[in-house]
Amino acid sequence: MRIATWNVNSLAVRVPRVLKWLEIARPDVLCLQETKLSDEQFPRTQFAALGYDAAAYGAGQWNGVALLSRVGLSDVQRGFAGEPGFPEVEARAIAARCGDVRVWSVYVPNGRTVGSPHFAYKLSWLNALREAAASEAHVTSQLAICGDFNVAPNDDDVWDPAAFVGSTHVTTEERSAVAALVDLGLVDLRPRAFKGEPFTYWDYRAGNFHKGLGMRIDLVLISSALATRVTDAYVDRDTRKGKLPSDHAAVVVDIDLSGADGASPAG
DNA sequence: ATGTCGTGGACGCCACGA
Repeated sequence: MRIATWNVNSLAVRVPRVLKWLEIARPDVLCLQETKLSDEQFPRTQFAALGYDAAAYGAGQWNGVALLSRVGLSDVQRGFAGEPGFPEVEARAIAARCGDVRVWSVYVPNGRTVGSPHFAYKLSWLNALREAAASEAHVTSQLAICGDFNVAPNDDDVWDPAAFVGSTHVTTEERSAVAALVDLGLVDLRPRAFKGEPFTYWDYRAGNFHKGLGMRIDLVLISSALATRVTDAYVDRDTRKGKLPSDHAAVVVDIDLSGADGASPAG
């Protein structure tokens, strides 16, 4: 099974790129973030033409998450119990059963600046996500939580830790909140490095992409039992190139589910 | 380091968010 996650920074603008990429990479499941589309606006027929079912959760303009799957899409859940808002709950999490894996697509609040109300919201949102994930039946066997976490888990997940002192995405509080989620029995899959860099996001400004000034903030947290079956994990940097890219690249993970517990006979 | 994009409202620019 190939699972991918991609913050597309407006799906309305990115549909042509996403369609093209689906044909090239052929993921079984694609987790999308920052669709910025209402459910009514979601271009599901264009994805259906490529064999993908879609489940979308969005209010338009900001945020918005979705799941595309060509291996089944059932038990769709929008948001989660205990999810905090700002002050209203935002469209930041959607889950579904895809094949035999419970897949979440999440867009963690940015946090803006350390100590701001948005920062407190980010931490409480991550804590609530952990609580919700802990109640998932298959947390240690068949679960993948994918998306834009807006947290770089380790110092080498940013181009220069010294440049981030005092910034969001790297604080002990944010990293601890992600670590607590991982500690439920998940693995933070580290994609293959490119020239030593594992980055998934590069600011549009200042030519950061071409200078290699990126961050690894798009994560695939996967059940430890599934992690042992991962055959490859990489950042598709081509998705960040060319005209009108998102500022995030797609992250791709391949899992060999043959013979896995709960796997369907067809694989 | 703050150079670029995206959104939408009142416009051919500005404020805001990332």
